[in-house]
Amino acid sequence: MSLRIALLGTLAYHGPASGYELAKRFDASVNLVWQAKHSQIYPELAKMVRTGAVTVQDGGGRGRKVYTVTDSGRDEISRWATGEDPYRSVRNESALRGFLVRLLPPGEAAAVMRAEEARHTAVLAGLPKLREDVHARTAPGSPPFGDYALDLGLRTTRMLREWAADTAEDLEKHAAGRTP
Amino acid sequence: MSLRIALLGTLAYHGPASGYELAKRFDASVNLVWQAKHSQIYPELAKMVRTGAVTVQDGGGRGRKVYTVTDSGRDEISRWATGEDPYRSVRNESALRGFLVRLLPPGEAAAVMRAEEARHTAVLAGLPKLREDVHARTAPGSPPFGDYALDLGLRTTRMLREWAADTAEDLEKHAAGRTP
DNA sequence: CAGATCATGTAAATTGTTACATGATTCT
DNA sequence: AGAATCATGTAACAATTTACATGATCTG
Repeated sequence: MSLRIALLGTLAYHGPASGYELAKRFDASVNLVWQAKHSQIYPELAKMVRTGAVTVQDGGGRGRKVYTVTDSGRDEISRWATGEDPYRSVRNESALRGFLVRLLPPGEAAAVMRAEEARHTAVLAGLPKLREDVHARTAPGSPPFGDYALDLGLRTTRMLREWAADTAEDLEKHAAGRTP
Repeated sequence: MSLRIALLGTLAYHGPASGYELAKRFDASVNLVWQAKHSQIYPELAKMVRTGAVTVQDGGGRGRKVYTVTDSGRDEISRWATGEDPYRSVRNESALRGFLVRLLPPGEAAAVMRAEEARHTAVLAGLPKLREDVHARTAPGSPPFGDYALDLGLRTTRMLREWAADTAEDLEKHAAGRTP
C-alpha cells in the first residue's frame, strides 16, 4: 500500500512521469523515508492503471510511458493521509546498528559510531543540492513539496548525527576508563 | 538479514529466551526501530539453529524452547555491526504521511499534523515505563542495552513531535491566510 | 561506433503480514 | 469450568530485493 501511495503522491506533486523517472525521483526526495527499485515500480504502475488510479500515454520515444494521476488516485491519497490506522511501520537499519553497539568492545563501538556520525554529516552536506534537485523537478504551480518533507529529512539526519556523536563520546569515555 | 541480527542481538543483550518471549521483547525494545511477528520469528530461529548461530533446549514445560546465542552468533553480530555496506534501509510511514500532507487542503492537513503530534506525545509519555520494562527484562551482568537505544527512540520521537507541531503551525497560518 | 544513459520489463528468491490451527497452563 | 495467557507452528498472500534480459537513443 505504502509504495502505491508514495508513487501517487510523487505524481501528484511533480506531475506526470515515466516509471524510469519515478525511480529517479524516489532517490531524490522520498528516499530518506521510503525506497523502491524499478523492478517494483513498473508492476505497481501497471496495477494502478488497471484500478484506475493513474492513466498511461506513450511519450517521448524510446518506448517511454508517461503516467498521470487521476482524480480517483488523488482521492486515494487523501483517504490514506487522513485515515486512522494507528500502526506505523518503521524500519531503520542505522538505528538497529545503534542497538547493537554495546555488544562490541567500547573502543570498536566508538569507532562505529564515529563512522556513523561522518555518514550523517555527509548526507547533511548533500541536502542543499537535493533541495535544488527537488525544486527543479517540481511541476510549476504544484505546492512546494520539498519544504515539509525536506525539513523532516534535515531534522532526522541532524538528530541521528548528534545521537551518534554523543554515543561515541560516551563510549570513548568508557574505553578510556577501562584502560587508564 | 536484519531480523536475524536483531534476534541475535536481543538474545545477546537479554540472555536466552523462547521465541514467544523474543516476540515480546521486540515489542518492548527494538520495536521503535524494527518489528517482527511471531510467524516470522519462529522459522528464523529454526534456521539459525541449523546454521549454528543459536542452540535450543527444552525449557519450562508447555513445549517451551529456549534459545541461546553461540560464539559464532556473536561473531555474526560483530561483523554486521562493524561492516561497511553503505546502504541503510529506511522505512517510515509516519514520515511518508508527512510527505503527502501538502496535497490536502491546509486546514485538513493541519488537523492531520496535530493528530500526529498527539500520537508522538502519547509515545513519549509511555517511554519511562518502557525503560523500566526493558531494564526488568535485561539479564543481570549484561551491558545496559536500553540506554543508547532508548535514548535514540526518545530523540526520534521528540524530533517527530516537534516537526509535526511546527508543520501544523505553518499550515494553520496558511489556512487562516486564505480565508481572512 | 562505442560507451553511457534512457527505458521497460520478467523471474527467482527472500522477507514480511495475515490468517489459520492447535495445545498446555494458569487464574478466577 | 471458562477465560486469559503462554507457547509453537504452518499456509497463503503480499511486498521487496537481486539478478537476468532486452532494446532505443544520445554523446564523444
